[in-house]
Amino acid sequence: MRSGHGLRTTRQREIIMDELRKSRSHPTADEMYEMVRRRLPRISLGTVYRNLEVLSDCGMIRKLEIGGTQKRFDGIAGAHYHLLCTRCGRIEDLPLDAMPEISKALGRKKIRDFEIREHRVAFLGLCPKCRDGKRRLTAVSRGATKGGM
Amino acid sequence: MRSGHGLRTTRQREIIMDELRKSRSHPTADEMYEMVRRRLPRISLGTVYRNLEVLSDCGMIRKLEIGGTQKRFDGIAGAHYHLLCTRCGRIEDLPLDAMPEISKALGRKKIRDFEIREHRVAFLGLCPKCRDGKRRLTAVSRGATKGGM
DNA sequence: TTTGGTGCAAAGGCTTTGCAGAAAG
DNA sequence: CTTTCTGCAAAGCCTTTGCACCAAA
Repeated sequence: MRSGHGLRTTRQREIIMDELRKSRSHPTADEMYEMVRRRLPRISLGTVYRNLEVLSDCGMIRKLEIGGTQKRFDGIAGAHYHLLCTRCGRIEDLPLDAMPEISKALGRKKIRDFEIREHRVAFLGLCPKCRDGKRRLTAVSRGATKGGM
Repeated sequence: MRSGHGLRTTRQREIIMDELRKSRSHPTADEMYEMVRRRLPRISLGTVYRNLEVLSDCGMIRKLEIGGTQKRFDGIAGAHYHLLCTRCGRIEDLPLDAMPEISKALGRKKIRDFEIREHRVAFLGLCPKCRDGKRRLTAVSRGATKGGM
C-alpha cells in the first residue's frame, strides 16, 4: 500500500482494494462487504465502511453519490465520467479521452471567481437492455432515477 | 399549481414551493422545514419530506445529491449546471447558456448504445471567500468535499 | 362525498462510533 | 512497545411510513 498516509497494510484493506479494482460495477458498501466476505469471512461491515472512507479520503478510490440512496465506490485510477441507466441503475465509466472536445471545453480554471479544481460529468439515459424493454429491476434500481446533481 | 398530476393545492405545498423558489442556497429538507415553519408553524417535517419528494417526482423541483450526506433541493425552472465550493459547501447555479459550447458538445443522443436523456455537470473548487482564506465553516461543510459522481 | 394531504410518532435504512482485544511497524 | 486497525454491537442521522383526522375538489 502507499506510504506517507499513516495507513497500515492490513489484509482487510488489501482485499477491499483488490475487490474494488476488479469490480466493474461501482458497488455499494454492503455489496463490497459481500464480495470481501467471500475471501475474509470474519470481516465486519464496520471495517468495510471505515476502509472505504479512509481510502477515498486519501484518493485511492472514489466515492460516488450518483443515483440513489446509498453511496457507491469506484476503484478507478484516473478521472473519468459516468454513464448511468436511470431504469436499472447500472453505471458505466467513460474515459475522458472518449470525448476529448468535452474535457477540453470543461477544463477551465475559473468560473465566477471560483477557482475550479475538478469537474464532473454524468450522462443519464437508458442502457441497451432497458431500452429494448427487457426491464432488469434489481436492488440497485430503487431510487435510481431520483437523484440529481 | 399544475394540473394533471393528481396533486392538490395545499397551503403547505404552496409555501414549500414558494420558499424553495425564493431560496438561492439549495437547502436540505430540514432547512426547508425551518424556512417553511416560520410561515406555517404547525407543519410537520414529514409533510416537508413528502412534498419535496412528490414535487421532484413530477419535475417541479430538482433533488440534488451533490456533496454531502443530506439531499438538497433546487427550485429551478430549467436545466442548469452547478458550481460547488468544496470547502464551505456553497452551491451556485450555472445557466446552460453561460457556456453554450459545452452544453452543445454534451448534447449527444447516444453513447455506447445508451439512449441519453440528460446530462449533468458540476464544477468543484473554491469560492472567492474560501480561496482568500476566510474559511467559512458551516453545518453545510460536513462532508462537503467527500462526495463525487 | 371522495380522495389526497397532514400531523404525529414510530419504524427503517444506511452509516458511524465506542470499546476492548488483535495486529502492524 | 506504540499506534493503528478490527469485530462487535450500539448509537446516530436522515428519511420514510402507518394511522386517524382534515381538507381540497
